[in-house]
Amino acid sequence: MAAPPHRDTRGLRPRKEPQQSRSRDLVAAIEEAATRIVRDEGVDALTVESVCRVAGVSPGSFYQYFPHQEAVLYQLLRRHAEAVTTTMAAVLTDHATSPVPVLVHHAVHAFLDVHRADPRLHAALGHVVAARAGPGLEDDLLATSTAVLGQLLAARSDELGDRPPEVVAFLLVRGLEGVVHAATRDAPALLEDPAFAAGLERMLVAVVAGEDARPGG
Amino acid sequence: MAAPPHRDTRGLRPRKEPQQSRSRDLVAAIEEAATRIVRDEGVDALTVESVCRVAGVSPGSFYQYFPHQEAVLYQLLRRHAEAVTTTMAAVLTDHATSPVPVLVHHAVHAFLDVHRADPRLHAALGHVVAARAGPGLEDDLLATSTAVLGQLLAARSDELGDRPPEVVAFLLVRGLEGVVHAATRDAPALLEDPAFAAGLERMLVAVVAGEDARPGG
Amino acid sequence: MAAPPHRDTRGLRPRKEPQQSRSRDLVAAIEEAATRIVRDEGVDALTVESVCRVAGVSPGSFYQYFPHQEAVLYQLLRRHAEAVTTTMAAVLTDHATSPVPVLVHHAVHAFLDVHRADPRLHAALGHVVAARAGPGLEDDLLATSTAVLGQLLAARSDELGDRPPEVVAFLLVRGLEGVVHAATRDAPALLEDPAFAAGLERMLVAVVAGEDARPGG
Amino acid sequence: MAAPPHRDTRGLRPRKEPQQSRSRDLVAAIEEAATRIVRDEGVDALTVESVCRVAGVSPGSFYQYFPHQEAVLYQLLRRHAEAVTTTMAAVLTDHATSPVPVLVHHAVHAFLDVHRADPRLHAALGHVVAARAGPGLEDDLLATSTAVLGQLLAARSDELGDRPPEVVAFLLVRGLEGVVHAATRDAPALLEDPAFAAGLERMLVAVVAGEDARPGG
DNA sequence: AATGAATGAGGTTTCATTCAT
DNA sequence: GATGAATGAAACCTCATTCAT
Repeated sequence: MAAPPHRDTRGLRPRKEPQQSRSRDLVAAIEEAATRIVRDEGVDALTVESVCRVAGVSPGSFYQYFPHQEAVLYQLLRRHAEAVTTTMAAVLTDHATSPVPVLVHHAVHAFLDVHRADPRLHAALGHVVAARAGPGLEDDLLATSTAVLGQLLAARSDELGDRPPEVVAFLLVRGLEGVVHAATRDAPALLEDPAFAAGLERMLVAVVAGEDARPGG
Repeated sequence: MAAPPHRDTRGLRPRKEPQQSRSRDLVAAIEEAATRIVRDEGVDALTVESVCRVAGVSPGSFYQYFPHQEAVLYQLLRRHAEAVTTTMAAVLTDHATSPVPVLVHHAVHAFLDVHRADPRLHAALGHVVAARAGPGLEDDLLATSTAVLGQLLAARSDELGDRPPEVVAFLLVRGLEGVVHAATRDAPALLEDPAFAAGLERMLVAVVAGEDARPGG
Repeated sequence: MAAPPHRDTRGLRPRKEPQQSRSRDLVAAIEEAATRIVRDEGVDALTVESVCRVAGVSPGSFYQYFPHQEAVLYQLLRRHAEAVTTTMAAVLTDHATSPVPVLVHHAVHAFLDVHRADPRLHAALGHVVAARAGPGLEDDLLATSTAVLGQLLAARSDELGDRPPEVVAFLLVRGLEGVVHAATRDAPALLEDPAFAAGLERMLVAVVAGEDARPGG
Repeated sequence: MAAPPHRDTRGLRPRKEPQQSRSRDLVAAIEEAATRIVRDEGVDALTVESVCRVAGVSPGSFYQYFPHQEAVLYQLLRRHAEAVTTTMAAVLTDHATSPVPVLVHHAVHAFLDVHRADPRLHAALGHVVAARAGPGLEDDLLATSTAVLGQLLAARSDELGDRPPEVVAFLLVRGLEGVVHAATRDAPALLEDPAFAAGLERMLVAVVAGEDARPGG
């Protein structure tokens, strides 16, 4: 009776760093295959088998470099996260002292640019990010972004009136993310529509800088 | 519940309309069980077996009234959609002639109220809506809402300046939905926070009524 | 991406009690198949697949009645344990007041009888019992037997001189078990050899009743 | 390590005799690694991969010197067998003419000493010996010992009365082995307990020298 | 000789769905 | 109509073994 194995909990990173060019190719092939599958068929179609088939690789090889099935998805998420985070961080740095509308303008366009590159992939990944957000994922991209942005806003809290910076940050991050991912998936044409970008800017600028307007019931 | 690769859009409705009371009970029991499972254990725990066990019903019976496993989830989504749609339609009707900020104020609060009722259920369903939106069944809800709202806005296009009504509608629907679902899942406390509601109002009002603000690069 | 399932830890007993005759047959078929495989090919050949193939049953059916692979082996062990335990307990009861040699005589013959029935099966199972003995197994047959016998011996400690009852019990249980299982596997003919039985008796009687004899180094 | 269904008995020895020092180191490293793994993690943890990792050797090299995975285990068994056999042979030689109780005394203590040296390793190996005994490789040890001892006993058959020497030999070898291995695994403290050694002696002496005692039913 | 990448058969388990009763 | 037993495809993962370098 073969002993039933126990699930590996060692981590999400590749088991081994590929050392020879052959293995680098193999890992690359796997990641590319995973990317294609996620983009073309959705996350639910991302199985070890499908990845291996598309990558032309055996399951054994897969598990040489990925500790478990999820790891390949996390790899894609990490790439996505890095791309977005890097880009957005650069915008925030470059415009640290710009007026809010200018900052938002650039942030919106940068975010749209990132997603224009491969809309379907980003739509799928964005959804995964949203689905797995909350406590638990290795790096909770959205929570982290919100927290970081909250800090920045707190430093400029004179511009916020009496709005709590973390609430403002939540609205900005989730509003931007929600709308852009929705567009990416359901109406990619909007990503190219200046009216869409303009509307988004207006929407987000209002969160930070808009007049307080609370009409009665 | 893994999404099935591609499913025919016919046949999402119950196979038979239950006509006798026993059948109605059975269907009701199944839906209630599904609701509980989704709320308490998440969509991934929604299997035919779990539903049947909780509902005290046999799989055979399940398949008498639901053409396949997904149908019960779609049923929950439909209920959710109807609740939201009905509520929001009422708001739109009641405030058809109100100034935009007033309208938005009521819409936001109505939407928040709906989600406050059973946050965990709505969080789970909201996620499903987002995940399965796109060309498929349940973007019905979002796409339809967007379309309807687009029509209404077109009728009041003088208030929109040169903004395309359907873009405005998209921003409103997706912005509201994205932010509220995010809060429902990741920060339910925000649902009770007046600053959150106020921020949302400001955000959405700006989409419809805000000044045009396009700073240069 | 299908969620990787988590191993069931619910227990070792059948998941469901079979209720219809069809399922009783199925469980019986599985147990019979497992018995045959263990006897004919050894424990290592006992896989879910092999059991299902021999029993003419699908893996799905297997898992309706057994929570996991090991359960079927435990079932065989339980049967074996019950058979042995029942038999030996009866001997101990019947001869509670007999002189030690008489008691041992009957115990040895009872134990041999049990193993004569299906030597190869018992050899394989006996080995599993030995392999999994020690802390951990649901009911550690050998440890339990040793403990029970230790108690009985403690009650008759006047016959033991200064030998610790639990040491005596250990020698009896393990000596009997070790020798008989060895014979069962490696020299089944011995099971029928009166000289073997007589030697065993002498060996075990000496443990309880023999003279103390400690020659110097 | 699951037992392979059936393996050719040729080819259990290393493929090549290592002749250069590097090769000897390599083989030694593998055997040492295997020893450590068996002792510390049990036979089930002995995989080609684990051995290679611990030994700092590549699987390719492993297969240069071992025809298959099992061979390394057999090598450990062989060492164990040699150690035991050598020791016991020395005892038998040294006490060839001693009275049986003296002989047994020394044999028991020698056997216990061997197992005291590294109880966990011997427990694991002892279990393997038991499990794989029967028509196969490693009952060599037990069968051979039994045969040799049988010959010796036959030469002193006047002390045995009418007991067949080979039956007596079987009882001695298997009784000693079974009890000591059981103790090694399940109650190592007994290995140090004089009462245990004394009991064992009494038990084995009785096999050779005890009075015939056959009570009626 | 040595490496370590690659293989792929084989093991366990789940779950949507069907169908005899 | 209802039941629940049975199915079997499909998913994850391991590990002995080979082979290009």
